[in-house]
Amino acid sequence: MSHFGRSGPPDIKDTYSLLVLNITFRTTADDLFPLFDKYGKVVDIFIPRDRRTGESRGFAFVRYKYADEAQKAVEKLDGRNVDGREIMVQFAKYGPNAERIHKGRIVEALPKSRGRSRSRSPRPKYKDDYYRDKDYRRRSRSRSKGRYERDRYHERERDYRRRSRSRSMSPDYHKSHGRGRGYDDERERSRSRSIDSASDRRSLSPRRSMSPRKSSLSPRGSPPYRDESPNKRSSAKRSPSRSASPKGRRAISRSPSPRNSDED
DNA sequence: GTTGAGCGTT
Repeated sequence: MSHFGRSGPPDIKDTYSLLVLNITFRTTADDLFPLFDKYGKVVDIFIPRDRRTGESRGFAFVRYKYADEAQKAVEKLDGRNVDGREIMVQFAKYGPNAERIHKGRIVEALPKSRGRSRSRSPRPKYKDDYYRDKDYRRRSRSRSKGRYERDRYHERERDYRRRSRSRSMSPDYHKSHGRGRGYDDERERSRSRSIDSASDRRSLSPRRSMSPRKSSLSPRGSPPYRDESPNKRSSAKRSPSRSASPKGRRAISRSPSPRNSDED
């Protein structure tokens, strides 16, 4: 009775699938069954889980025998608090037996315009693509917010750096060294190339530029912004790079070769 | 022991 989906889909020819989202990662089909069964005849409940860890993915599929009951459950259970989490119940859009849903209402024809607009991308044709997409999405799933924050942080840091430099740096110094422009260009390129590594490293030690020892060695007469952080990084990065690849290699590296990326 | 905004399997 509670072995939903253990033996595969029983009969999906006359069932209506509901997608239950926002459920806790610990919620099981047995927990959802009584809830959904109260509003109609539940034929089957299936909770997709990760193949590697076997953990729930956070959503479930509830198959109703009748559409009216399913619709009722959507209206009744949508927004219901389950296990301390507000679940979202809606008609399944994709799947083996995707019903014709239109704005939560079952219609006879295919929906011309997606009311919920929850769709992300057209479903692939092959299962391989399915898993590939799923895997990719799952991997970045837990970093959706982190990525944004990181991006924002990166931007802010760049602005800060630039502003600080502009303020502290005087044209005289810029001219004196003469390589400010070239250095800047190189730095820009280097950062662009290894943005991930840079950001990660910076994340770990954002105040690396501030070194007490350096401060001691550099009195107020010397520019305080003179950190060898990028210099060192660049040197360290170039050292092995040059070692592994001669000068001529660099020219080849510039060639647009995606598969020949240095990351690989 | 954890996350999250998302569409499915024998």
